[in-house]
Amino acid sequence: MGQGWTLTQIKRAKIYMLNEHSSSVTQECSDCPIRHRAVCARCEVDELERLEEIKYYRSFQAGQTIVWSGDKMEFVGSVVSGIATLTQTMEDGRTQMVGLLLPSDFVGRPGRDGAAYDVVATTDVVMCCFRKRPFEDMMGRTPHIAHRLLEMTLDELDAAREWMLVLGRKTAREKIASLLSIIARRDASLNLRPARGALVFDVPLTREAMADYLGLTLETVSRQISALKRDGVITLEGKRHVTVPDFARLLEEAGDDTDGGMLS
Amino acid sequence: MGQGWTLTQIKRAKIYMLNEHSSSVTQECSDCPIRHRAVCARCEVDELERLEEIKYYRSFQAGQTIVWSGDKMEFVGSVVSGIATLTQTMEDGRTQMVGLLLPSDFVGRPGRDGAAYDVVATTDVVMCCFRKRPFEDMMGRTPHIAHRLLEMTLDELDAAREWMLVLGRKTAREKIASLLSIIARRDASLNLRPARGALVFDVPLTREAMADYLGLTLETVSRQISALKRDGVITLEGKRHVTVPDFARLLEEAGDDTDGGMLS
DNA sequence: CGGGGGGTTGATCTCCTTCAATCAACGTGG
DNA sequence: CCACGTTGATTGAAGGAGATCAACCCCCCG
Repeated sequence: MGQGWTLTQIKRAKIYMLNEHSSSVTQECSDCPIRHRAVCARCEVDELERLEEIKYYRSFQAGQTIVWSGDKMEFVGSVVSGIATLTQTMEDGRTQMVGLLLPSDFVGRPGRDGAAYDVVATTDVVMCCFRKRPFEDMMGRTPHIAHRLLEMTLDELDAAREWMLVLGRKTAREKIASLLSIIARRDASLNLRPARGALVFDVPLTREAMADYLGLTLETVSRQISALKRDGVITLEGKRHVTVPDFARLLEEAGDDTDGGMLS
Repeated sequence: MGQGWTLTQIKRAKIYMLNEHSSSVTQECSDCPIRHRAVCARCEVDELERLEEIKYYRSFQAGQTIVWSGDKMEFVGSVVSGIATLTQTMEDGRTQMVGLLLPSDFVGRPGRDGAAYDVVATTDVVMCCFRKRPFEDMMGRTPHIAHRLLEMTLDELDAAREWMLVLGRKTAREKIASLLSIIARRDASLNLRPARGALVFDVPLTREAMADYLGLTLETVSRQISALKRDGVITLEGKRHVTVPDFARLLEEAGDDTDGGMLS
C-alpha cells in the first residue's frame, strides 16, 4: 500500500499468487448435472455431439476471479458446479453485485468482445467453456441454442428487475428477508425439498457479499440478521446455516405479497 | 377513498373514465421510423411482408396504462413513438420503475402469458402490436427475429445491471447526474447532435417519475436538481429543458469514470 | 375565480452508514 | 503447543443523507 498501487492491481496480484492452476477434466454431456437446465438444454443428440467437440472444463478456486471487467472474453460457458458472482465496481471501491451465478447459469455475451463485469468464484467453481468464436458460429446454425439462451436471458432480466425493486424501495430488514427467500426458493427448486414445514438451507455468501448484493454495509446486514433471529423469523446454526420455521412469515417480512408460487 | 377501494382500483377507474379510445392507423413497414432498430430490424423483405400481415397499431394517451401487471398479455409489440415506463408496485404503494421504454423498444415476453409489470404511457404513445400467438409462431420460424430479440434483451439486461449499481450504491446527487447523462446520451444517439459543446435536451419525466426511477422521493429529486443547477453543472429553462455546458463534468458528478464512449 | 397538478423549499426525524472495539475460528511459524 | 496474524462476524456510539410532513408557488384550465 501507499506505493501508488490501485486496489484492483493489489487484488489481482494477490489472487494471481494464490492460484492460477486451473485443472482440467472431461465428462460426457449425457451425464452432465446441468444437462436439462443449461444453454444446451434444448439440444438434440447430434447437436450435443458437436458441442461436445468444442467444449472444455475449467476449475476455479473460491475467491479466484474468473473474468476481469474490461478484459477480452476468450470464452463463454456454463457454471457446472459452485457459485460465482457478477459485480460492478466504481473507482472509489464501492461495489454492487449485479448477478448471482448458480449451476446451469451462463457466463459471457455472444456478440460482444469485452467483459462488462467482474466474475468471481464464491465457492470452488467448475465451468463448461466454449471458445467464443466457435460457439457463436454454432449458435447461428443451431436455433435450439439461440432459443434457450433467449429464454435464459429473459429470466435473468426478470430477476434483475425484481432485484431493482429490492435495491430501490425496500428497507434493510426487507432486503435481508428478500435475499433469504430468494435463496430458499432456489434451493428448494434444486433439491426438491418438502414445501411444507421448516426450510433449511445454507447461505452461500459472506456478510460482505450479501451487503454488496443488497446495497448495504456489512454491519447493517449483520444487525438485521440478528434482528430477524431475535424476532424468531429465522434461526441460525453457525453463521451460514439457516432454518426458516414459517416461510409465509419470511415473505411477509420481505414485503412480498404472500406466496410467489412456492406453497403450491 | 375510504370505501374499501384499493389504490389500484382507483387508478384504473380514473384512467378508464379518461380515455379508452385507442385509435388505429396503418403504415408501411418500409417507412417505419424504427425499422432499423426494432425487433424487425434484421428481417428480409419477405419476412417483413409476413409481419405486416399480422401487425396493427394502437395509440395511447399520456398517463394511460398500456398493460396491467398480472393481466393476461394478448399482444406483444414495439414502441413506435412516445415514451412508456415499466413499473413494479408493492401493496403499500411504494413503486419502482424497472424499465424506460423508448421508440423501438419491445414490450411483452414471448413464452409467458401474464404481464409482470405495469406498462404506462408517459407521453402519448403509438405501438406496433402483434397478437401474441402468431408472433410466437413466426418467431419460431424466423431466426432473424429471434436473434434480434436476443440482442435487444441482452442490451436491456446490461442496462438493468448498470441501473442496479445506481440504485444500490450511488448518492442522490450521483443518481440524478446518472439519469441526466443517460438521457443526454440517448438523446444524442437518436438526434445526432454535435458531441462537442453544450448538450441540450428535455427530461421526459415528472419529478415523481424520476424519483421512481432512482429509488428516491420527489422532494430529494427536486433538491438535488436545484443543487446541480446552483453548482453550475446544469442550467434549466422551465422545469424540463436542460442544458449541460460540460458533459465530462456531469459524468464526474455521476461517479462514472470519464467518457463512456460519448466523446469520440 | 377556484382548483388541481407539478414543483420548490423548509424543519424535523429516522434509518442506515461510519468508525471502532471486540470476538471466535483458523492457520502458521517459532 | 501457544502467540500471532488474519478473516469473518457481531455490537456499540455517533453522525449524516435522505425521508417525511408541511407550507407555498406557478401555471393552466374549466
